[in-house]
Amino acid sequence: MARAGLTVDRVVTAAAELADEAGFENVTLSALARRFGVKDASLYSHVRGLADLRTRLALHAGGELIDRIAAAVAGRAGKDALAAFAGAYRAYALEHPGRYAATQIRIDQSLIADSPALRRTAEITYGMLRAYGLQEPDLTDAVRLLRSTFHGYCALESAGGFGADRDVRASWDKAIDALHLALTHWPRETRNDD
Amino acid sequence: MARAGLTVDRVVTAAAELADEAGFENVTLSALARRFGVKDASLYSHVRGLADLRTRLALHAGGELIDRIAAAVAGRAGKDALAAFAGAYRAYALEHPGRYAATQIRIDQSLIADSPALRRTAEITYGMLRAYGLQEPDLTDAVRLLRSTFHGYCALESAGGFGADRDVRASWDKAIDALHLALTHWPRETRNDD
DNA sequence: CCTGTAACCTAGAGGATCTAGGAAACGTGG
DNA sequence: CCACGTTTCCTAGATCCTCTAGGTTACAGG
Repeated sequence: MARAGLTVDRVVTAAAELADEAGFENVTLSALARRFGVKDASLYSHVRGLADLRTRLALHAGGELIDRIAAAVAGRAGKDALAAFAGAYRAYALEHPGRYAATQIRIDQSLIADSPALRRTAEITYGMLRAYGLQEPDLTDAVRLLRSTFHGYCALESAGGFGADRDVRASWDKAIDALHLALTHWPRETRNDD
Repeated sequence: MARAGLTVDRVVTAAAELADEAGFENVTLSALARRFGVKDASLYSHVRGLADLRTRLALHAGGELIDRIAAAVAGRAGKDALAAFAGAYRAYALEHPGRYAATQIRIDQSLIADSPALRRTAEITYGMLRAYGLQEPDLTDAVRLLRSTFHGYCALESAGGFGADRDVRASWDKAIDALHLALTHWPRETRNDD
């Protein structure tokens, strides 16, 4: 009986394709095994189980995402870099909805620590913001605001959460303008002075 | 044999409790039936199936959420209203992680149209923003920015996505300051003039 | 060519969704 | 108060999924 030639990498790659085609929640070991023409029990030689597969997929997708972002941001600064970051982020989320959904799952804190992709994400984000002249803790606050907005927007958009007629891309550009404005005039004190 | 006295409402309410206790992805018909001391097939008299239960739960949670927000925002305006809105939103997400997760699922567009809760959410959000003097399409853009940021922040926070030491609540307050600033000085033209 | 290590298999337990059809509790009208 | 129809809940079973235990067989290195 000829072997299928499975590897952890091939399994995760196939899972990524399956996620985009069928949705992240439909990434199952059975479906994956079917795709390889193999019994589902065979996959347990390469992957510890469904949970393991999903976190591997999440880290895989996270790595792809940050690679795209890094390429887009390279050589840019200020608003230019912000727009490039945001553009790459949203493009990935729309192109690869299943993989993007994978990046949203909760991952064991111990795995996060030694994931190069996630550390790289932090570096690039902080690096981009350095042009705005923020100091800690404002820097961290700003990173959180950016991540939240990008993630929230893409999650809502890909979930069909934006019903109004207004062009979704135009709103996205406006959101980036607004974030840029907020970053350049970052509120220094948190007084309630409206 | 004494009946358990199930109703659609009781089933959905129990599902909400189960979601908060065990996580949204563990809201299953079997677990729910176990909780009522009933066979899982019995639930099909009240609910069409798992998908139906989940969307009912989503609408239920969405209604609760907007009720909280409406109560918090009532009688306030400007930054005060924004902070109240944001506070109620985040409090609900943290208090009821399972229910909040339910509000994030994709819902059939036809159901969205005739859901009072979702319509009310739009009304209240647009109403709150009217104080900033925005006109369409900026109004819709701003609504999308707010929703995205609130949702993204709460999703990341409850997923343990914020690793840095910085206080999560303090970052949230800063994010609201930043959004208020962005709303008061909303970028009128989308020129790339940095 | 032989031998050890993976890769892949069969078999089966356990738990989930969902359907079909039956029995018993309950409300209502005569 | 009782018969009837409706609703609630049941049993039985098909189908799909995860995961374990243990057995074969293909393949690579000596």
